[in-house]
Amino acid sequence: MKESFGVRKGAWNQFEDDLLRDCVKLYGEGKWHLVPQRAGLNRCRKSCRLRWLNYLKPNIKRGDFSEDEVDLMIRMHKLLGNRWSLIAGRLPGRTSNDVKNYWNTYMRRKVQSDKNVKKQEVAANVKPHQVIKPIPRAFSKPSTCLQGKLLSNNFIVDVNEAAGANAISSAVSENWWETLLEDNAGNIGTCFFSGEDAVLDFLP
DNA sequence: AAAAGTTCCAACCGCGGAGTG
DNA sequence: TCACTCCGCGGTTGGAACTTT
Repeated sequence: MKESFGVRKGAWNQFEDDLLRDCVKLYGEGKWHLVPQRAGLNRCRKSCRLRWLNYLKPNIKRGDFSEDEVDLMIRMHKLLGNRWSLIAGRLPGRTSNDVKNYWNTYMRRKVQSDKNVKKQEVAANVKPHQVIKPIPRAFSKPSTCLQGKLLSNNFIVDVNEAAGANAISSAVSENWWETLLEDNAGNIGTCFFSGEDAVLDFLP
């Protein structure tokens, strides 16, 4: 166990866990800078927050990822890249740390094993991996959308302007990005690993 | 049985964004 | 506008647990 400037580091013990749990129960989440003092813990705020989010928080799911979870993780990773917190947000009970660790271990290994099998296919058939990320937009004019009014329920998004890809239609909703997982017919695709750079493809 | 190597997860670190005065 | 603080995120590391030799 290490200490720097009197702040404890390293693994947490049961007593510290209890103090932190009681503190959050009493005051709620947030105000992490106050937590060490309130809980009587000799830990930095970051350490407290991390311990709570990754271990102590109720409803955290332990154990292996199910097939469904892995499948969803793969899809989300294709869409978002290494946005672990966003991916974890779609996996109830899983933390960003869990997702990240899982990806860095199981998936890396899977990619390695698939590498030899798919190498030639990829070279011949698969386009370079593209990660679609939300792109901040600047509005040249004041938009009614931004004033709390929707222009329409439908709008057109060109997801790949540079490559000249087909534009897709999408519906405006609170979780608009969920529809990015679907193909044009609204079906969720099947994806698989195929080689060199962990290229993922969707098969309708 | 024990040493060496590997895996896996909890925890730490540094950075960037948001909020505030 | 700037400086500062706090929060949250992703990358990385340390070390316990497990496996292999």
